[in-house]
Amino acid sequence: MLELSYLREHKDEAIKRLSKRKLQAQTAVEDILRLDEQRRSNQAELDAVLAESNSLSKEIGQLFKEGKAQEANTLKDKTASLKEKSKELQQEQEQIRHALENLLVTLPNTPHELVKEGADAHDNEEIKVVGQKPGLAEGAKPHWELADQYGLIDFELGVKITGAGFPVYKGKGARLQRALINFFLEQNIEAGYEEYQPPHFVNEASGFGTGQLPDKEGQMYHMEKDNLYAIPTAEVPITNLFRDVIIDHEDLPIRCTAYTPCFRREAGSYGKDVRGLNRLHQFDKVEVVTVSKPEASYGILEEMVAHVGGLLEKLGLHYRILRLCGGDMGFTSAMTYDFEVWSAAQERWLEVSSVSNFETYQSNRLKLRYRGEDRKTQLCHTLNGSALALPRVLAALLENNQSAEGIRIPDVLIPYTGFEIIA
RNA sequence: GGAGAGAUGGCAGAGUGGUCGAAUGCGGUGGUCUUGAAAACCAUUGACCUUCACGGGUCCGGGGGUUCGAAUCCCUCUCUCUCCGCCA
Repeated sequence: MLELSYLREHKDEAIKRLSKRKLQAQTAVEDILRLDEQRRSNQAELDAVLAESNSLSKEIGQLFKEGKAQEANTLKDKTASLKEKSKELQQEQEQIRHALENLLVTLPNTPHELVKEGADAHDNEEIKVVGQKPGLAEGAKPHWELADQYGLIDFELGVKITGAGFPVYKGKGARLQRALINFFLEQNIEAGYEEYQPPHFVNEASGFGTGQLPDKEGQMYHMEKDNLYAIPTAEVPITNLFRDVIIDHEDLPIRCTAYTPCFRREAGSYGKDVRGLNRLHQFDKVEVVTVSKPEASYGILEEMVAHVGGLLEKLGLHYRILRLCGGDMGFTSAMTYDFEVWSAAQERWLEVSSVSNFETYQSNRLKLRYRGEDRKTQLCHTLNGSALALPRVLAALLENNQSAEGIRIPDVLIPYTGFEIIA
C-alpha cells in the first residue's frame, strides 16, 4: 500500500511514476487525496466534540462527588446532543476510512526512476547476459524426456496421486533436487542470511500483509475449514515474521533465507508453458528476504542481484538478467530484476528468480518500522528474491548437461549429490 | 474431540464504574558515585491520528452494547494456556 503522506507531498511524481505501468492514476490519486482531506477535517471535528464530552464527564463526576446531584443532572442533558453528534461523526469517519482504504489498495507500487515505461514483457530491458548457449548434439532431448529416460521424475504418478502439476521426484532426481536445496541454503547462509523454517500455511492476516490478499486470492490454495492458505512463496511467512514489529536501527539490515515448497493454483496456463517442470502447482524454492533502512535498500538490491547471479554461475548455467518494465512488474514492487536461464533443448529462456525492492509498499501494510538514531519510528524497506526456484534450474541442468554418456552434475553440487553423473 | 482458565505497556504482573495511559518489579536510556566496572541512588522510558505550535483525540485481544463516564459491567468473535482423549 502506498503511503498517504507520499501521495500528499508528491502527487504529480506519483502519477508520473505510475504511468510507467501504463496506468492512468490521476483520478484515483485525486479521489484519494480528497478523501484524505475529508477524513482529517472530519477527525478534527470529532476530536473537538469528544474533548468537550470528556471534560463534561469529568465535571459530572466531580459534582456527584460533591453531592450536587441537581447540577450534575443538568449537565447530563447537555451530553446527549454531543453523544449523538460524535456517533454521527464516527460513522462518517469509518465510511471515509473504508472508501480511502479501498481506493488505496487498488494502486500498485510506484516504479523506481530507472524502471522503463512499458506494457508487458516485450519492454523489459536486458541488463546482462552471462555465459553462452551450450552446443548440444543432434537429437538433444527436453528435460521431461530425460526425466523419463533416467527415471528422475514421474509426472504420471503425480497425476495419479494428486493431479497435473504435482510431479513425483525419485531416485537421483530426488537426490539432485535435495542437493540443490542444500547448496542454495549453504550459499545463502555464507552470504549472511539466517536460515528459517517457517510454516507452510498462513492465516488471512499474513496473506494481507504481503499483498496476496485480497487481490490475488485465486492464486492460493485455501483450506476453508481452518481458513488457512498454502504459501505461494516463502516470502509470505518470512516477511510476516516482521508484521507489527519495530526494529532497532542497529539491527538492520536483517537477512533471512528459507527453503519451502510453494503452492500455486496458476489457473489459466496452458501448452508449452506447463510442459514438464516449466510450471507447476507445487514446487520447491529457496528464498531470500531482506529488511533494510530506506536509504540502503537499492544498494542491497544490487547485492542480492549479484548473489543470485553468483549461484547461477557456480552451476555453470547460461543466464541473463532483465530489469522489468513498469507494466511487467508485480503489483507490489518498485523495481524488479528477473533471472532467466537458457533451456538448451527447449531453446527458450526460463525464469528462475525474481529479485525485487518493495520499498515501503509492504511495510506500510505490515506496520514494519524501525527506530532511528533520533528515536523516531519510520517504515522499513523490504526486499526479496528467489535464490533459487528449483524446477526450472533442474530443467536447465538436465538439458544443458546432457550427452551420450549421461547428464553431468556441476562440480559444486557433487559434494551434495554424492554422484557425478546420471547415466 | 471433551472439560476448564485466561488475553493489560519490551517482559512479568496489579488493577471490578470517575484525575488509569494505567501501580509495582525487571529490562532499556541518561545521570550521580567510581581509575574503570559492578552495586546503589536519581531521572527518564508505549504506539497511532491531528496541529506550524500550544494542544486535542484514539488505543488495556477484535467487534458491538449499557452508562454522563468502561481496562473494569453485558453480548459476541478470535486467539492462547492447562487437564483428559487421540497421535508423529
